[in-house]
Amino acid sequence: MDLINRISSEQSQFSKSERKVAALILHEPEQAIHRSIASLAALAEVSEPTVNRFCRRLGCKGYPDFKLQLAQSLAQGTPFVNRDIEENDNVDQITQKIFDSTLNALSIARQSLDSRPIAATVEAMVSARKIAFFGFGASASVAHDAQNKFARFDTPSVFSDDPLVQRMWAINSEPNDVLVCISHTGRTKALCEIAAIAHDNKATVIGITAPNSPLSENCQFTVSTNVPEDTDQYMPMASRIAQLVLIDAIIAGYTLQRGPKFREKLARVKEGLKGSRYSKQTTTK
Amino acid sequence: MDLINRISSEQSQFSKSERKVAALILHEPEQAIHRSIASLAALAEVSEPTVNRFCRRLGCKGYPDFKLQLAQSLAQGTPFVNRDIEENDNVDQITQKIFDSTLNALSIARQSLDSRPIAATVEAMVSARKIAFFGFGASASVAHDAQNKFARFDTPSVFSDDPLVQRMWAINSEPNDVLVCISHTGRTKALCEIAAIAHDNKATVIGITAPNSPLSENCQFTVSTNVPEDTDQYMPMASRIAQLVLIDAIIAGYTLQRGPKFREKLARVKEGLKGSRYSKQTTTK
DNA sequence: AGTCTAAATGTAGTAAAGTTACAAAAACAA
DNA sequence: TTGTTTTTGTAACTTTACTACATTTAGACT
Repeated sequence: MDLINRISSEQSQFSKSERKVAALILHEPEQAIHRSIASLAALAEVSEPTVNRFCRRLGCKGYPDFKLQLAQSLAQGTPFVNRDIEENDNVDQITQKIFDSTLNALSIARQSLDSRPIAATVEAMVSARKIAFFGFGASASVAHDAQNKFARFDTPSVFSDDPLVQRMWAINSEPNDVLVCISHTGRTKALCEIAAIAHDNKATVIGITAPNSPLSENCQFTVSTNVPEDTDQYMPMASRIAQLVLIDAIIAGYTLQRGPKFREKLARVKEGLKGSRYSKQTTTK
Repeated sequence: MDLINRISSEQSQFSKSERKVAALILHEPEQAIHRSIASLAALAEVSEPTVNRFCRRLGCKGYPDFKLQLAQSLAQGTPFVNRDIEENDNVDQITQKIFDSTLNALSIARQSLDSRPIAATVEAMVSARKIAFFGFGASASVAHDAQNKFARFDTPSVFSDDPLVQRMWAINSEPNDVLVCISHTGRTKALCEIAAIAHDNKATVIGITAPNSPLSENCQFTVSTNVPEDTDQYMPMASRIAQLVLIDAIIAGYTLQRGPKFREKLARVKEGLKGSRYSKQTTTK
């Protein structure tokens, strides 16, 4: 754990004078790192050796080492701790906290990724005849996004959040067709049914969902993001962001695997989209 | 800029002996912070004052200050630098890089947010009669996501990526109706037209888009995310993630502003959704 | 309550680290 | 080459941190 957090959590282990030092540092850590041991001791109204002992108790070699670690701890900023939103936070605080939580979740998700199913997904998609992205609720927009990206490619792809459309697609699916099922919980009944149908038809069913879930049992393989408990209790937030980034990674892998000729095509698609936009010159201030 | 980068970029300004010091530090910065000025000088085969002068040239107050800043610079880790994907990266590398770039972009976006238009958006939404989320292409899925969240609320809301549907809505819009236009570039012609129509009808038009863009000129106010140049040259990636998180923040603000009674309602909605899922007990692994 | 013991805190001296002033050496220009 | 400027190092000095020991304080036991 990082030094600042340790100071606040191990307060009980400190002696009375040491707690004075701890309080001072927690109150204004920024200034502490620019003070000498003498001036810090004076400010805390304790003696210099007390400060030194305080540092040692935290496992530092001495005061300079403590300053170094404190500086590092501070440099990490507020290290994207999952900060809960409170009743009377203002909009700025809420925004910062939501961003922090998301950054935190993404950072954790990144560390706990298993690249094998991702590689397998890229592989399956490169050789797919057609690809479908299905999901409901919040996952529908994730599926929507994924399909949107694939619309730039030459492999036919569809998105749907309509159970009947999904069912029809699943019934008509064949080997070499890829079905990507997106669900945070992996427990959405309707989606499990669709996955089962496609699976029976020997289509490649890929789950972007929770491992060991009912949905993942109907999938050839499952790509999952290990996201910490979602900030908002009422709707998925960070988890779907992680799914989106995961899909970005899959797409990047796909694009690369397809080779340089393919990227030329993409450039042409991009060029073609320009007609739908106002050109940059037109921008009047 | 951060200290390590400055050392490597300002090398030309250093004298010969100072360059020795710079080389040593760049080579193994970790060990440098644990050395005294004497031992560092010996290792670099220069005198102590040379090291001290080196520190001052970088704007530090002295050697201890330099160590502090160096430590902070290191603590930020590889601060999610925008790492470009290369031809023969494997899937794991690609995934890590995509996550890194996204984290980097989000982190920058967080720092450069202006909370005023966000607060205004929350305000407008709380008192809205109905809310629409419109966007095309990649922004369509962002709008889709936003509407999905609002579907849990009691204010009527719609999403559309159909220009005709959008136009009809805009024509029928009135004061107190909110239209959220989402576009990364702010130059999508079709969306600008819709925004203009709604604007003429005195609806509250909010842009989640680039500032000073054609779209933003038809918006009452614009919420923008300052995202660094997108990683992927062919499609927006990080930018839309930032937009999504921004929308999360707006929704969190909205939920809070509506008060505790409202959150009871949300809990009921959540409870009601359970029927669509397999319960946790059912999970036979 | 009083005394003993152990822990906590402070004092003062010492060692180490960093800084300054100045002199020597090197690089450059005329 | 010689004078000038810049760079580098030496040595004295100041500041900072640490150690050993003395004092105080708090707690335990009679």
